[in-house]
Amino acid sequence: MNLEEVARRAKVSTATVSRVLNNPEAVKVTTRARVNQAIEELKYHPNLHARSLAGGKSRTLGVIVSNMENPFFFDVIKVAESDAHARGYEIVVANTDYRREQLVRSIQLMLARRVAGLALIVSEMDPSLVHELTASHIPIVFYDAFTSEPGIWNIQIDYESGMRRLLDHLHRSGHARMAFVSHHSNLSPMGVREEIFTRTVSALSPHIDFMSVTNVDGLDGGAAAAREILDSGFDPTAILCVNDFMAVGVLRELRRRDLRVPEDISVTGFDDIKLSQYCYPALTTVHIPRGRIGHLVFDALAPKPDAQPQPAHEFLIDTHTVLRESTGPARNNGVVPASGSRAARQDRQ
Amino acid sequence: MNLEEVARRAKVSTATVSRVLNNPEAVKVTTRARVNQAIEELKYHPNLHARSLAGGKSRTLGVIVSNMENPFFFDVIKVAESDAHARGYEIVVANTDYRREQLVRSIQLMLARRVAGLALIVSEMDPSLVHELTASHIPIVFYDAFTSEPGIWNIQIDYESGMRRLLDHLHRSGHARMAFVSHHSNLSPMGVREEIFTRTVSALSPHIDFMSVTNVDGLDGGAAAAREILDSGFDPTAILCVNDFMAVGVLRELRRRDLRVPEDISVTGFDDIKLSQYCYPALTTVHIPRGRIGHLVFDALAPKPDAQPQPAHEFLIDTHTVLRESTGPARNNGVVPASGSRAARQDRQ
DNA sequence: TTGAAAGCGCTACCAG
DNA sequence: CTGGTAGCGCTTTCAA
Repeated sequence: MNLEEVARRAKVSTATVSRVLNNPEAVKVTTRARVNQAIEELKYHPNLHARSLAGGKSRTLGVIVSNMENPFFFDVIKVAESDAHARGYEIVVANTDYRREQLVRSIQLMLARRVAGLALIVSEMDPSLVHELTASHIPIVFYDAFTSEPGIWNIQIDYESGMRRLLDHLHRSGHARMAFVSHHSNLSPMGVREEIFTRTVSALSPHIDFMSVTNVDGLDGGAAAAREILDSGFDPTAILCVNDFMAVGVLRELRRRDLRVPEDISVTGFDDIKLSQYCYPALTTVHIPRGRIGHLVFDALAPKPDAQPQPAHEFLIDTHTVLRESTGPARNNGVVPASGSRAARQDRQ
Repeated sequence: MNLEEVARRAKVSTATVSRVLNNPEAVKVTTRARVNQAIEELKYHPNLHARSLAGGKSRTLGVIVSNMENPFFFDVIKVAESDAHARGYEIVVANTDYRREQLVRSIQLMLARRVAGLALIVSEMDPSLVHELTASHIPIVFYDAFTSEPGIWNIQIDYESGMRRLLDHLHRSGHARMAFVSHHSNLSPMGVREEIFTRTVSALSPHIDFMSVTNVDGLDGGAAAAREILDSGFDPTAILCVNDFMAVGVLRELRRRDLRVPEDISVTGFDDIKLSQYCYPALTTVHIPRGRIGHLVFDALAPKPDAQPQPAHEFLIDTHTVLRESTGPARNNGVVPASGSRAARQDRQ
């Protein structure tokens, strides 16, 4: 089923059929009607491959993320996609599962598709892959890639200041034994975020004991990480998680052991995904404006209508802390405070 | 950057370059090396559009789902995708957000892409769209579409028996005032599942009062639905939800009102997504084998290697009930039982 | 307003 | 084992 069959049936040339598809006003009404009828009768669908081959241009944007299972990524994609649709673009998403090999495959596939732009929303980008990307001469944007390249948009969140505020808060609440939960990155020996935690907590006070564990991103990974911490004998008064998703897993494991949050142990997340309000107890976390990031991603990839001065290529996104129910004052060395001492706090809807 | 440039640089014909790309063994080692080097130096990426145009075949499968935000769908896609990759296929996913208009767009886009097969994992399929699909002559599989067509694979879960078991269980626990929470489908006046609930509960006993409310699929929708039920004055002893995702939202709203689950009110989900074990309290739900469905989806779309007898085109998937912490005996007409009466139950990991 | 025809980049077949 | 070449289905001049 192709243009030619439609053309034959409508008794016009293929050029005319093409016109009614791409620029209907350029065709006489009666002719157009005849063509549209033929299209309808034949249930014709234009071949996208032929179209982009011939046209030499693509209205497809590529987005590569680390873990579609983590709602954080979907939230970003969702708004980027809605922007895209509004401007006549399609979005194709690939998932790497934090695997470098899969990242390489995905990048190649996207380039093979001749996407009009490519977003890499992956934790930690391998510098060796960057050259491949710049050579493609299409708009590229990184989020969270911890690497910056000339000519490539780079969106990062200010993880460090977010972490510092969280740590300050906990420290002021008397916490002096903290554990950090992060996930594998497979791209660097110590995750950038783990490193930030370590550095920030060290700078805060020499009297804070800390440890960190790593597991797979996800609910199960969070629970496993909590298990590891608790079984290690470290006995923290607070557990900080690299993201909300893992924190929910941590919460579950603590509950399983009848540890109360926050009376026995405080827990924090990061991201402020919707789930952080729906878990129990609701998570104290750091808000990352995912909608804004989604818009930024689209803006970076879509060619600007008016050639206005290109905005800066580097963005450092601010965050803010959201206090909910999962944090409270540190218990006194093993002496569990009465539950009345739990700080009353509004759980913001 | 195209085949020709590579060919020129490697001093071979385009045919040879094409061979090293698709059938390397057919090319002499030294020539192959020369070509590969040229590819490398030029950072050449084959044009997928040209490729599928010329080859006339596509290794891409399309999957359309209702709501990527609901983990249920991702779980299915994940295994279908892994099967696909193992067999050299790619998967492209589209999300309809339960909007019919978006469904139509997505179908058209998939057909335009000339996908080798198309899965529709959407709640309730509009019969009027089916013709468009069958006319495409590619393998099609429906999940949950509540419509069956000759020549199209159809996977359905036995929602009715799952619902009946759930209702039996609750009924035996003394529940006689139940509310059902479902989501909009936009495709039929009353959702198929809501209808099943109504029918099944009526058949079970004439002494059960029930109501049902509808809201958007998701955490917020679940909470809003719970709000509506609670504010209606109906005062149910149990709330059954169309899926786990919404049930988690219900749980949150009950907690906000200091209603205890299951002492004051029982809650059930459906699907048995991972989250149902991580929420609080862990959900009593009905297990749907998502992995099996994912495999089935891939099998339906991928051409069989050996032309073995095509298996039946209709599948009715069995489910089983998973009892966790969110259900218990019905409270006695407003008299809240002592918490000691709560049935001891194992929370299965 | 419409038609003819030259590609777009690649595959696949036929020769050599 | 390699090259030449005819399409794949569509867009886009250029003419008419």
